[in-house]
Amino acid sequence: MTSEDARPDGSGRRVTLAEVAERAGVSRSAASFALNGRLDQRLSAETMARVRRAADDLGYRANVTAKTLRTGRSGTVALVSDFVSSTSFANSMVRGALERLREAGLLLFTVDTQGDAEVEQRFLDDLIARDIDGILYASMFTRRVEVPASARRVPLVLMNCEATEGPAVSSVIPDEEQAGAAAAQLLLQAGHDRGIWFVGTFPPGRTGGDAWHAWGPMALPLRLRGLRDALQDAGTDLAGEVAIDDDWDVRNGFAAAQRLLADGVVPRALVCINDAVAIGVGNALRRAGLHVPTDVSLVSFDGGLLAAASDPALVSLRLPQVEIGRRAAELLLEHGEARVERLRMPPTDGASIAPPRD
Amino acid sequence: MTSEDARPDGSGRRVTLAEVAERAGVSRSAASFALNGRLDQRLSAETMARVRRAADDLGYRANVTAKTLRTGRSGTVALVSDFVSSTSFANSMVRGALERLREAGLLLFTVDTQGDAEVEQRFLDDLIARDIDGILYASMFTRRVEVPASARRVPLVLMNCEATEGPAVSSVIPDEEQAGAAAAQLLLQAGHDRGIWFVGTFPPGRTGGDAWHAWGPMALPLRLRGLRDALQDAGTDLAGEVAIDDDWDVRNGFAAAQRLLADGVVPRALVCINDAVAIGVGNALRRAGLHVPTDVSLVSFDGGLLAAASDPALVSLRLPQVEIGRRAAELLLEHGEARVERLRMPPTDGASIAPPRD
DNA sequence: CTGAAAGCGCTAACAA
DNA sequence: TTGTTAGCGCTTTCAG
Repeated sequence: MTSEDARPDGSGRRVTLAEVAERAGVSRSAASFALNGRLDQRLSAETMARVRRAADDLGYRANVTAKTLRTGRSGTVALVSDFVSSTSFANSMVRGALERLREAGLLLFTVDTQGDAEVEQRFLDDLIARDIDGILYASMFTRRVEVPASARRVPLVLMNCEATEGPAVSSVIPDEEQAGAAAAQLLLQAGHDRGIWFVGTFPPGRTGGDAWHAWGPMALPLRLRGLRDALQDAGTDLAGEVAIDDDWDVRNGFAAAQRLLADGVVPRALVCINDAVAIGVGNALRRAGLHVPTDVSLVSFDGGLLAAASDPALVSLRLPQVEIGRRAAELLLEHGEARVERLRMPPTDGASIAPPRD
Repeated sequence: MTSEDARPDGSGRRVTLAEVAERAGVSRSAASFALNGRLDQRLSAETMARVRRAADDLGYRANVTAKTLRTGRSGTVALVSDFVSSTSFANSMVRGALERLREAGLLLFTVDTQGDAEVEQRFLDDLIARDIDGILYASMFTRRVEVPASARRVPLVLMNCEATEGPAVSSVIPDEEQAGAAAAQLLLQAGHDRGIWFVGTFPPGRTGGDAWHAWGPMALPLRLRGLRDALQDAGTDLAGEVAIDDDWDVRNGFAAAQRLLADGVVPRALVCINDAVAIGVGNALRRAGLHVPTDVSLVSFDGGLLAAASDPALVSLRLPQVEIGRRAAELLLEHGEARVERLRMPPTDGASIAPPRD
């Protein structure tokens, strides 16, 4: 038998349960029970073995479509997101989910909607029409989302976002506020108590508007709150904030740091909204003759590729994406009470923090 | 009608074609023809409209599982890879494929095998048992792969890899050799004709062995050949090669450059096997007091996030991942003759190349 | 132009 | 213990 053929006799057709039953000399139901290991049907061990052997001989594979039609369960789950599967940024969530689902023998559908509600609706309709057993609904940025009603028709867990209607729907998100506090702790422990700036707030008078600002990301306010609260608990506060008017990328981080330096500020530590901004900030510092970490300490958030590639490597509060994906899949499988879980953002081990100069 | 309900009457059950037919006062077959727009059946326009209206009124969604069982076509494709969907590196291929498949109304199953042949076999069996319409078989590194026979049972296109059995199976891969030549051209055009080193060959006497070396990546030999051929065409050659014994990452790039400099070599240009290595090399150069690009020019391959984050931004021959994904999906849909397509790797626009000093 | 009926491959209630 | 049978919801042939 070549494995390229559907069956040993070389014909293209796939082997059906009826053929297995016939070969084993039993009824189709007996064959079905035997192959599904249904002990409650009290088949004789001998019959079971005979059916199994027949199935092996014929290279039988159950037709999952037929099984799904009959049972209503497909053994599939869909990952519905804006950009998660198609961009590298939050992509590790897919890994976590994939791992856990595989352990449970489930297959994953992947769709990205590019943030288009109509596209999303069509995908959801199509997926539900395929009897998917559950939905993992993910967002690239941590934010509040309005979950389409049709997604509620099957078990649902949100990844990296929270439902506007609150904890009625399960979700797994990074603990942004804890991360903000952790950033503060790292600096405080190194001896920093002043000259600490934050890079990456919205420009004054602007809380949204175009592009992703309109999506209401939760990261900024929560990180900032955790950071300030922790600093204040230690009897200090931020020296100031530097706004970024657009994407949190390398170029804008660079520009923000240049503006700060041009104002004559000599920061001792900078907390950056993400790794890309921190890299840009680091580039600007270097060009200004300032050395990280001896002149200026740097902390950021994300803990991705860029943090590791930076010289020195960045201390960054890592988004626990794999863990989010895995845990969300877990909750989906558990089928328990709805709940919101916040996962710790641990620091990467970098070398961008040192005690202040003086 | 709340869209949360399966049907207007609020019951959980989904609306079936039979119910639509009944409401429209036609037979199930007529309803089927109308909803599938089968003009060949010459239904009266009036009937068609009536059926459509009934379907709308009831919120009818065809049960795709039943349709699949009947037709043998599921409207799904599977992306089977080692690590592509679960890591950020080659992930943009998913985007390209996803885009093209969506245009064709197909849904995508995503599975990653972590390079485990047994896991892969199980996934393939499961997918085929679900009547998938095709397979996109992808590899994270460009390499030759042994495609499991069972994958050949459905239309198949390889992404970023070539089948060991040659062009009998379609594949879309980056044109690595062209990229090597392009790297040479970029340097030659800037006036470089000597002191050009390559960073990232295998160590002497080692062509494989552990980890990914065993997977036989095609990138290195092809890039190197394109590079050397182009240099030789211009009457020059590499000044030498620097080996990297392990992953092509930032740390190893750093170490390689330090070794080179410790040997007293003063390179004028370095061609690095990928962006990460180039970043490491850049870090080492900077620490040695050498400035990119005025003292040393840098070119690399990949053209990813890191190339853009580098300061200065790297000139890098970009892996056309989105294009590979899109084109592979295209070939899968076309159903034409098997063929191997090589896609150009265009240079990113960076600032890491300048004319040599002297 | 429309309707009846077969059947895709499987599961599970029920009968023997 | 085993076998018969009725569907799951849809498409499609064929007869009207």
